Amino acid sequence: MSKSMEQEKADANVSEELVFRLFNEIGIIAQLSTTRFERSLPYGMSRPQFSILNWFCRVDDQASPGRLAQAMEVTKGAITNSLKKLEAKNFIIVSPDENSGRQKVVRLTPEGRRARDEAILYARPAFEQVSQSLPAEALITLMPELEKIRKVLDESRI
Amino acid sequence: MSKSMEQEKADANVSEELVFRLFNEIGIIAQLSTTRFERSLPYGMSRPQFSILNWFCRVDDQASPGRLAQAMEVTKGAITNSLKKLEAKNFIIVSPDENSGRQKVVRLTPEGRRARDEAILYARPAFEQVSQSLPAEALITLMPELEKIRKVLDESRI
DNA sequence: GCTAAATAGTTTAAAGTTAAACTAAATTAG
DNA sequence: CTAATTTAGTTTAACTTTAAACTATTTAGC
Repeated sequence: MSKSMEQEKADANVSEELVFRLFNEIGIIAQLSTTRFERSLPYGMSRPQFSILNWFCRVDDQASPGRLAQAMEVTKGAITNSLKKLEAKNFIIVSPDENSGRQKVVRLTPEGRRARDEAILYARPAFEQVSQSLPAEALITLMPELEKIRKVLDESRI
Repeated sequence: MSKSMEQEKADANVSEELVFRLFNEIGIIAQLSTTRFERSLPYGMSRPQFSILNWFCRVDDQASPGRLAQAMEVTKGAITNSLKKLEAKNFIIVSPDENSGRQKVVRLTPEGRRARDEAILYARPAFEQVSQSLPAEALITLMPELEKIRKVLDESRI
């Protein structure tokens, strides 16, 4: 084995070890921040419920339950459950799909959009300490990198 | 209100919105990557179980269940459950604390350490695509920033 | 010292998740 | 066109987690 090949192998290992540490770090941050966020949610909303509302605000204004299940990476059963809760709170409307008798169409209500905005507002205090301790420039450079990572994960789903 | 004060307020809002988007992005990445990772785990190991083994390899060689609960940010009940599973697999040893009759001491076994290393090894294929798509330099610059964020969250736990 | 309060870990009930079975509807193939 | 397959969503059983109640120890205060 040539020197350069050995080096190449070493690089690959370093990179994979790095990827692992990266996801480990991201996992810890996600747990710490979602715990914090979840406690600040209004209307007895859970994080999965908020995620669905947030998805409608960020991605599309309607979707089938199946599409939501894929987007959230949870089972269809979990979505059935969450949609029931959100519907009971009048945050979404679930109607039959006109083009397909086995599908349903889920839409955000104005109340749902307001609840999502409120949730974000109420979460501020919980994150104030963070936004004060971290310079905005650092976060601004971080975001595109994270988006790139998400895209790679998203596009290479197993 | 002076112009500079208005600007300051605007900056704060931008920063908080940014913090929110950051944690949102991190949450999505965490979910995508842990789903992927979890599927690759050997020995019927769950992610929480792996996290405990990994903690022993990274932080300390022994701990009380309570300390683990704090470190993992789960309830004591969840730890009781996870420790039972890990003990049944001979990955940890739980013994009474000599210095305190109400505490216990948890330690990794050699099998536990091996299982953790194997878990990381088996996870490689699942992350190869990612480590190939992302330049190592980008990850190297990312890590210290993420560590900083984690530290801030960790030190300002509510 | 002895009682009251605090702490460590377990247990339990309620809630949420998953995988698999199930129902109903749409698509495909012959 | 009809039967078989696939697809969308719900239901169910098993499992995990949480919060709170509970047991057992330790610490503090008097």
